[in-house]
Amino acid sequence: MTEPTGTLAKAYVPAEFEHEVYERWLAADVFAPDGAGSTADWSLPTFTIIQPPPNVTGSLHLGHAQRTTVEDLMIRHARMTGRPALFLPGLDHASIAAQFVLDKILAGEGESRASLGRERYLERMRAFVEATRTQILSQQRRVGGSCDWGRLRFTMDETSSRAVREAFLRLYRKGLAYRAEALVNWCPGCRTSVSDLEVIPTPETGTIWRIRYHLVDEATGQPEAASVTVATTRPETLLGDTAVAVHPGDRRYAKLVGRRVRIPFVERDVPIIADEVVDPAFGTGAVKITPAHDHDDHATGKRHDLAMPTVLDDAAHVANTGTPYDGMERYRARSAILEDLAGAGDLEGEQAHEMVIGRCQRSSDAVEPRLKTQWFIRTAPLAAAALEATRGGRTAILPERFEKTWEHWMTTIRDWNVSRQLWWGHRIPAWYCPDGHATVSAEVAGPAACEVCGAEAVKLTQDPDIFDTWFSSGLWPFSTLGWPDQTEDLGRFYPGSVMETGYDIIFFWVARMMMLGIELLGEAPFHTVYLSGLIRDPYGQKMSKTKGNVVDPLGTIDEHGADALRFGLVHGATPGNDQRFGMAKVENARNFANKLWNATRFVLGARPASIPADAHRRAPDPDRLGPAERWVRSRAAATVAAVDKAMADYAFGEVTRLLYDAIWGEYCDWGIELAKVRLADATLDDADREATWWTLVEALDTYLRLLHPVMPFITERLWASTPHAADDPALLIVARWPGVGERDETAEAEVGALVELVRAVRNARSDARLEPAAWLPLDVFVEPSLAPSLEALRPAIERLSHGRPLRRHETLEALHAAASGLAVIAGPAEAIVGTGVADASAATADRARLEKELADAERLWDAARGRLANEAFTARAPAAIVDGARAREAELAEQVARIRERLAR
RNA sequence: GGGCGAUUAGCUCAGUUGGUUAGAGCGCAUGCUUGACAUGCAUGAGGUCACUGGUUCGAGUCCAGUAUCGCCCA
Repeated sequence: MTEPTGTLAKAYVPAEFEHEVYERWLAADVFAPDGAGSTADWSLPTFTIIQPPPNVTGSLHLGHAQRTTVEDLMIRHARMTGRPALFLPGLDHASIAAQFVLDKILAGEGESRASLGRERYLERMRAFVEATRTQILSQQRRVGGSCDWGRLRFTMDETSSRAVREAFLRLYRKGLAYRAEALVNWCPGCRTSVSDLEVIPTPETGTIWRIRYHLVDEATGQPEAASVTVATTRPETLLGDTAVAVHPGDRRYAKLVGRRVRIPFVERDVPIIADEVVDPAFGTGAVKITPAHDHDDHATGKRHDLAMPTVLDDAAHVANTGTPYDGMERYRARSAILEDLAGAGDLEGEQAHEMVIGRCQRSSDAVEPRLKTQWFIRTAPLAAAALEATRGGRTAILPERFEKTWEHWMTTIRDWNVSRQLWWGHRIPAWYCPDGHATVSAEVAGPAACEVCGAEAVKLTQDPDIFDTWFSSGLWPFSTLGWPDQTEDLGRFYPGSVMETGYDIIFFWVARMMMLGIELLGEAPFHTVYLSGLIRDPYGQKMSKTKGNVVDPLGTIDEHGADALRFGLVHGATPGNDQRFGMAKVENARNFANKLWNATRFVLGARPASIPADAHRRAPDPDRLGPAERWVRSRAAATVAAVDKAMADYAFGEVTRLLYDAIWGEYCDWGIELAKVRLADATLDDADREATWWTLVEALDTYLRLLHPVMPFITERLWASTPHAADDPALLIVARWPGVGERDETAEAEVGALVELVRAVRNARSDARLEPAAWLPLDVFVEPSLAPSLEALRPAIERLSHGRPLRRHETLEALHAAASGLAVIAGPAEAIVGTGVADASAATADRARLEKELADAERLWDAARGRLANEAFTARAPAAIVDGARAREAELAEQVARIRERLAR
């Protein structure tokens, strides 16, 4: 299936082939582990990533692009190793976020949730979501996600909905789901309860007001002139006060404990109680207690068995107080009450106060604690099991430091309020009879009768609430695979392998999946949690549309290609660490892609005439390998091993760095450059030339495979043009990951030394400001062991150092006697660049360079000698380290001697 | 208040069980139409690894503390 070389354009233009490559993958059906084009070996363990589904209402941002890239590269790697790899994509209905977005749109049309009604509102939502989902899915394709689109799931699918009902029923039967009246976080803007995590503590400057509550004469029941002054930041809730509290040790109030005070306006007499929670230093040391509207007061109210009247309604308007304030919005009521207190002479004063207000993550409204009857999940036993899984190492969290955060959160977790007073989501499958008994059922139609009193179905009404979105998310790792049915997929792909997500939603996602997965299936849903960092702009700011600093992934892909974006996103990232991201990184990655593109063009164009264009790739003839070829093969082998290790460590940034250095710094800069002359040498044996070319092809093939998970498009495109082995599949995406080849230490050392010689010659020429294009004679001496390699690479070294003729001398003395010019000292090699007799400026520059080299070498030599002079070092350090230090010292000593000797002449 | 992270070249960042001379990209300087690539090639300058102590034969790396910035939790 090799395509003609000529089809590779001169420059890398990703827009010209990325789409086509993706279509080819789709047509070949290679994404699904059981697809027609899959080469998976089902005797190997499966590898599964269930994608954390993006919100259906959003659009793709760089964070999504990064996540998709990381997930996709793990999947592609696993797929190439032959494992059946499932990358299951999905979309999340995101109840509250979606409603928030739609409500805004509706407001613009003069409509609202209320004006449409539940059914029409939901219809409208489905239409809206249909449009956005298409957009999100196409964006993931542009990034190159090799998702199994046939298994795409949506959290509002019937399969998910069934899982939700069944899960809830099971939890209910085990007593892990219960209905109770409790103080919940209520957002008056969204008109729903929200979870603890969706309440954002916001520091603000508020006010403490001091209000007089008059004591009640115990005999007459009439208020006295005497009063207690309470301090409060929320005067409007006094309508719901049922006590005044002081600290038991506060002597100022000791005599008053047990007396009663009259609450203004509602004219209610309430006790003065003593409780440890009161901070005597706060305000006056006496506080009002409003058990239905404050978390601390609620706890106090329970301890003292106080009444808990609710005085605010769902919109946070005053209600049911029988006062003129009924119907007033909370802040208006506050002003009115303060005014009236002042009028009565009972407002003693006020002062500014720094406080923390809980605000709704969505609407930013101040969250109102309210007493509501709702459904809760008992988290204590679930969290304990989840903790056991991470502590026992069955599920690892990467980077490890997040285990601490996880532990802390899981050990302090409170029961989970899952009722939401929204419409877009899974309806809670609980039905109530006229007597208020609850019956939970997994049947869509509901139960046949009340399971407590037997009231018949027609008399039952379903709970109007829906579930918190994260409830269905918690089931995602297995609802997507068909649970509660024991499907084949569930058996093959649960538990999954890696859960990849941002560290900012470890609690939302991971915690819920772990708890529900272990409870319902008896096994944690993944063995590894990989936490990515956040993407920030080049100045470290969070990207946001309002700041206008977002980088649009699609625009970036249009301009530089998906591969450049992917490489850039992975290159600079360390797990769990935020990353500043700018175009410079993408441009660098694109340049790298262009380099690879052109290297491939060179290799394909250099095919010896003796090899047919459609020949199958084969290993080079081992008998025809020169030092350069052996070096190329050994370096490729080294890279495979290093990449394997980095992949196993989830060090994907390291993977990209290894490949960048190996492909650009080794393969292109030296592998290809050394091969050029030999390939062009018409006097050479065909067999020698062929071995050189097959070496380049073989290494290129290896590098394309290694790079494929990160840069899938360009590697697939280039691979299509390179010769394939007889048993290779048609597409790189399903080709096999390279095995680790053998290292050739000798070739690495010898070619390494010659490379250093060439570098040193170039350095000397550059420092002496010699004409780069000029061919100057090069006299060299190398240690005898290097001589054969030097001879083998003589034409290449001549060309790379611009040294011609190149004359090799058997001894240093012979070298010094034979030539004069720039002195080049490079470890086991030494050379003289012939500058001609009268080049005085070159001679001066050369002397300056040598003096600097001498100073450097002497400094290092001193350090090396100092180290060895330390007896503690030679006695206690490992022998290998000491030997290395000795060798180093000897080397430096010789270098110093040679430079000195050279300067002396 | 508790916890976590960051601090390495002008900028953005690597540095994986402590071990020769701390690396890369961008930027900068100098010079190159080198028959794959100017999205390039060659050469170079640039670092007291935030600070203070400690452990060790040896510390960017381990420990304690300090400072600055950031995040999470209460």
